[in-house]
Amino acid sequence: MSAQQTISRLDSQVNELLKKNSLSITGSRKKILQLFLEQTGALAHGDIEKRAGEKFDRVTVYRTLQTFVDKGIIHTIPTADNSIRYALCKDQCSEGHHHDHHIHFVCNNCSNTYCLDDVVTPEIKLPKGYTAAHVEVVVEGVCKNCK
Amino acid sequence: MSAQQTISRLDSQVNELLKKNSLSITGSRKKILQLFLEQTGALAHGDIEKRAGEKFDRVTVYRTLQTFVDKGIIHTIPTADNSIRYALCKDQCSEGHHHDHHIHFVCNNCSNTYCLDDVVTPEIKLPKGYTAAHVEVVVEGVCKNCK
DNA sequence: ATGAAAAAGCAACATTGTTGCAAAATATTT
DNA sequence: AAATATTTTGCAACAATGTTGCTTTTTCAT
Repeated sequence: MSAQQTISRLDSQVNELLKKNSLSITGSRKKILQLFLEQTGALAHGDIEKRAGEKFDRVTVYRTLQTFVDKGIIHTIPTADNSIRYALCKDQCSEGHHHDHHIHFVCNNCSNTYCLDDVVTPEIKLPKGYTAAHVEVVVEGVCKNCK
Repeated sequence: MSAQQTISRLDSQVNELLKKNSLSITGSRKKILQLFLEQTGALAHGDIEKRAGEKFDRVTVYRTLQTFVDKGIIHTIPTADNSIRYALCKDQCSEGHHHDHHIHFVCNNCSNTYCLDDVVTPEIKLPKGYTAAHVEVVVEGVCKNCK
């Protein structure tokens, strides 16, 4: 498969994803969505600004990420360093409602963040009086590529 | 017990904690440590600035929090809203090394963050190639006081 | 009490995130 | 295909958050 074909395949994948979520197809949305699709790990706002190649206004990036989160295209990953990361949702997420039950992994070496889609979040037994709506698990350690 | 006695008790508790960690006893350290001791939940940087009553420079608050984290007096709690929260460590933490294996709970109603010290983080079975160093669990839902 | 060391405060700056509005691009209708 | 309505973008200005170097003040040990 030629590079040209790869590009056009990605391009139509992006277009479909946007259409499916009733979003108009614009340069910034396509570019940002492509970044996520090309990428194994999660991306922070800053990463996106850098990789988009100074082509888009910061405000646009903020708004685009927010739109994607709202539509259930990407989800946030909590961190302890004040830089929210975003990653693509698997296709079961819908507008206003995320269904991500996988855990996240942050590598101490390469500092990439991965969604481990095959590892589901465990049941947590809470003390009396507490009700769980959502469980987030972030494991920190050394990833596959850095071991 | 009079209010006066309560205050002096808290005061000496704070002093001891600082001494134990070989930190010099200063106004800002005492005040910030007191805030944590008086408080059930976790505090974000912003909370501390507000509650300290505009008495301390922002830089001092940043540096004090960093010092406390380094010494193992407080630990950070990851969030998905770009505002790291801090909470007191139970006494088993030492300089440069935190041993917190409890989970954290964020209330969707009052938005307080609690350390549930009695709920330990579960074992997570990772895919081949990944090594865990630390596991963070944040449960979001409705807390005891808001149910 | 004195001097050395540590911390606080200040100023200046860098980065990150937000809001309102005008211009541009996209989608829709005819 | 062109005109219009709608949505999105970019810009500007601003607010909030975080950082660094340096001077003054406070704390601690002698």
